[in-house]
Amino acid sequence: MGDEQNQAPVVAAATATGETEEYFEAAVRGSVDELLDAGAHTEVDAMRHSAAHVMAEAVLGIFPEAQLGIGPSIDDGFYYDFLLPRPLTPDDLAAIEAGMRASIAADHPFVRKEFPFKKARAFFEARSQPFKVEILDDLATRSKDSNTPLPPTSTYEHGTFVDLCKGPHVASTGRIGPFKLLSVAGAYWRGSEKRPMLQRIYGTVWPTQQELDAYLARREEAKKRDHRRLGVQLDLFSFHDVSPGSAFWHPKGQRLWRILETAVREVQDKRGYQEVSTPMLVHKKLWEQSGHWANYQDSMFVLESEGQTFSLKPMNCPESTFIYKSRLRSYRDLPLRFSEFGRLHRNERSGTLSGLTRVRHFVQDDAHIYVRPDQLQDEIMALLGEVYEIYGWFGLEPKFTFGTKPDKALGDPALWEKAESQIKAALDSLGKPYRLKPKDGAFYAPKIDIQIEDALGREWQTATIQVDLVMLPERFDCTYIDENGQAVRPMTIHRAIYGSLERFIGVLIEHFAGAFPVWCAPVQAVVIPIADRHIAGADELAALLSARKLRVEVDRSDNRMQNKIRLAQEQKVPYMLVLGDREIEARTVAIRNRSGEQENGVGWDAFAERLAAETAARRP
RNA sequence: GCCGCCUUAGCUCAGUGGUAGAGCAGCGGUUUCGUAAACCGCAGGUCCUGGGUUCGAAUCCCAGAGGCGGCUCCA
Repeated sequence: MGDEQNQAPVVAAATATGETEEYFEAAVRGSVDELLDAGAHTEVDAMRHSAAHVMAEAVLGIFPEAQLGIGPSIDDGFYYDFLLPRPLTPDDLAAIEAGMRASIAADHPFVRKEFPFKKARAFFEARSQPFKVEILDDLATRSKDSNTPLPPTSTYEHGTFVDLCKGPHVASTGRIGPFKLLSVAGAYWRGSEKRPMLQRIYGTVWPTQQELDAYLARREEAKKRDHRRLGVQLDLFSFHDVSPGSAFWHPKGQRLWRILETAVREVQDKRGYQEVSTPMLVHKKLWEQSGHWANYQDSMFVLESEGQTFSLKPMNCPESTFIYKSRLRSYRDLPLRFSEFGRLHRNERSGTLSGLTRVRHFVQDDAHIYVRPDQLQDEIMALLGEVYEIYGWFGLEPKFTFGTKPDKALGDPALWEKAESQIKAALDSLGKPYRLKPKDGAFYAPKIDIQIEDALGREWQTATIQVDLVMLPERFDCTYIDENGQAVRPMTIHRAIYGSLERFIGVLIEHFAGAFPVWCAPVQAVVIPIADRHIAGADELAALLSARKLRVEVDRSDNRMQNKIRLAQEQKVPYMLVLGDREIEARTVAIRNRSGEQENGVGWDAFAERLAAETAARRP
């Protein structure tokens, strides 16, 4: 991003000893480790952090009584949290921007100062900045607890503004590049629901105007790709207040859904899964046994009937054990792979709902695989292969994150160790780098989480592979009879490849900007008769394609051809098949694809053949 | 759930206390056209819901619902 001419030494202080904001950010995230490798600041980070200071200065100019929280740099920009006497309005943002411009024009130098702890504390107390005092007290407590001497406290000043800060900053406010304030949001102090809610102002800063413009353009592009917008435009689904957080699937959306479901079902059939289906309404005693009632009761939809308490299932796993245990299982039966497209309901808090990516009702392409311990590694490797096979259809490159045993884990540590080493061996055998997140496993299972990056570089959590040592095998007392006639515990693997179908479709919409690959596009081709007299021919061509299960529509409106093309383009239909006198005569078609490329005089059968081949190939 | 903002025709939006508007879509008519918008006309509204203030409310106030931007949460 940063261009070569901009390599002037804009960073005022590359190192600092006072632990303040970086420490505090890390503490907010609950990871003291992050403090130790806080990482090298880049120039643009310093610029963003400096912009946060300048913004705080401007806010104080308007609200002298404002109390300051923290103001770090973040990806693409910065924010600062404030406790203010009233909510901010868009006009306030404009005024704050104006204040910032004035400060930048004045080109105040950033000056670092160090103070003894007590003096710094007194300073911020005198300035009525209780949050800053709390940060300092927190540092003092921490230094006392760890028996390390309290380092001197550093501040950064520019003009009349002084902030508790570790730095680094740019040399002076004039070095701050083009910026824009973006939004105001609520944010709990220290990220805790029990603490006051502050007003957070987000902004973005870039070294050059071109980079700022490019960033803003990128945001606009992301908006255009927003699946909530495209879902309406492409007539895929809608949401209604009668069922918040649950999509209503329209015919085209449902068609896409079914294509994805059919494709993964085909893979499951090939790979030895057996599909099952379990009830949606389940007695609470099942959740008490699994442990979910204790932990997740608040996020379950609970119903009473005849004095009994039931819930809509928030997950499928426990129910698969009833099928497993419906008969004695032999070591020869394993692995047993039960797949299920389970409809789940989770009562997510209203404020967290968002389009298809955060819903209350969703379908998982779930499976529970019961294996002998000696089969675990092979099975994991097969699952990784499955992920590659399926994500390859969309040109998505899976990234793997290995989460290991958490502190509160249940079960035999030796078993954990064994399972983790087998997961590691399977991951290593891929020969691709993967991320390690120590202690990030579920309480019952080490896991591999799978993320994908979409066309805009955003990362999404989709698939998961969890090696369950405890919950299903032990809590539900699953066994099989081994070679010696002994009942022993299987291991279970929970896996989902799309994860939630809803979320996966949302990600696909944004990844492809609605222009789905030919194989899964809800409408693969629109036949466009140039005039009414060509409709009969269009119907004939469409029938020929439909007979091969290709998804085709005829535009029989009285629009002109240009408008029919425009509408098909807007619907991101892969092929527009234009039929006029010449084509009908020769039983050919003029093909226009959605990138605007044209090919004339293609025979009907030849096109059908081509489209059928493309569909079967499942290429991105 | 919490903070802020938003909700007007199917969609996108204008309308800041005095008789509800536009474009697109829809419907009717004319048009039958060669690669991203033919022309004319008609119809379409519980201005999110419920209270309140006012002679009068889409507009001001209160409560609720849904959505959006975040925070928190995410088996």
